[in-house]
Amino acid sequence: MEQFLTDCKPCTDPHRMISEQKRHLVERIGLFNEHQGMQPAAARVMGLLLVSEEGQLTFEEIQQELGISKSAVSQSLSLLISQRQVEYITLPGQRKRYFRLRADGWRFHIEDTIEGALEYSKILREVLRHRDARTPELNQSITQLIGLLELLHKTLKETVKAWQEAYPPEPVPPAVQNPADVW
Amino acid sequence: MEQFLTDCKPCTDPHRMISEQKRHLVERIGLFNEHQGMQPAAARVMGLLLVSEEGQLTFEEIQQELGISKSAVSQSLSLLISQRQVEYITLPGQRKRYFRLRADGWRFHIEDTIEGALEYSKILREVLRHRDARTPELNQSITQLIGLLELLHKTLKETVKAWQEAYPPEPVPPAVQNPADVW
DNA sequence: CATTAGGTTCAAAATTTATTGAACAAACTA
DNA sequence: TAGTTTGTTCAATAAATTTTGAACCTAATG
Repeated sequence: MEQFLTDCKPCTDPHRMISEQKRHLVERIGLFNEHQGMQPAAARVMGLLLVSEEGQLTFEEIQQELGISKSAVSQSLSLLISQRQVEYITLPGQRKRYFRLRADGWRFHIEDTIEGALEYSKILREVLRHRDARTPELNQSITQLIGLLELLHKTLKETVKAWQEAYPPEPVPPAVQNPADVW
Repeated sequence: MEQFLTDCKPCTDPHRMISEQKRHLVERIGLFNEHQGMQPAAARVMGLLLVSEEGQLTFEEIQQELGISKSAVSQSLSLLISQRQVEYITLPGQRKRYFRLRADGWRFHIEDTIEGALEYSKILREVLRHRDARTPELNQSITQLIGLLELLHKTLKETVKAWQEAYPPEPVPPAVQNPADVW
């Protein structure tokens, strides 16, 4: 944690292609994602995909740009793909994959967060069933919190749905296709 | 991680007062909070305060119920107090503190989450300034995400504000007062 | 004023999580 | 088919986080 890229000052390493500024931005995004609970390496991969000129990078480019091991890249990408934050495309006749952000990745993340709120409200309902009447203030504030969580859940779902309808997912990926996907 | 309380089966320890069922509920709340990024011990303290009959517990009661060290309790409580999730009261003439949940604690937590969304939208604006026009699809989906994040921020703030006005904070804590607070 | 109650602090130990490197594998390529 | 590219897997290591225990502190109490 705390730094991956900041130490490579004037970018003497010929394999690191992005600018000083961008590397700091990757780091900042990495830190932010880390604070949201993402693993450090995966957090930087997200940042890198976001700032890279091309918007899509190969496994090797990611590895060299971040200066981390092959297995760290592999595991980070697996995680991000399982979270539906990242996808990959292949060029016809090439085995190599180009990894990129999913345009709709954040929607899933937000939806998971929303479901978390609802799950907590369920736990709180269970708590209420176990509480007795001797602490009416606490019981009432738990009841109110359940109400807020359910309201937030409903509001968020509606907001995301409206946004999703305003910006429907593009039916066709640009220029290249998804490979037959064994995952 | 993974268990504090589940091993103490039929509650043979005379210092552990709450029921089997409640101890499992504490554990469940603990796990949930842990997955949200809270430290394990603090996560259980939250759970314990939520299910305990009295709604307020002493330092010693927390320690004995969770079976953890004094310093773990102290550090957990400090953390939770700094996060405004927990507060304490004292009885006149007694040094001992009674710790309890803040009725408005979750509001702060939710507000912090909401501000996180806004912060990420700011980072994304910075990302856009560093991107060139060669990847219009990616640039557009970032722009759309910024829009969603800002919309969510606004919507959530309004929702929480409405809820807060519907349930204004109680002006007077029940029965006892806060001590002169050196924090 | 010596002792106890009710904690806090912090370095060391234990635990958890993240990263690496070595071994392996599948698909191309010569 | 031998070698290379493009990865994956997993046990070992490194790093970060959590918990503990010992020492310490301060307010009450005898």
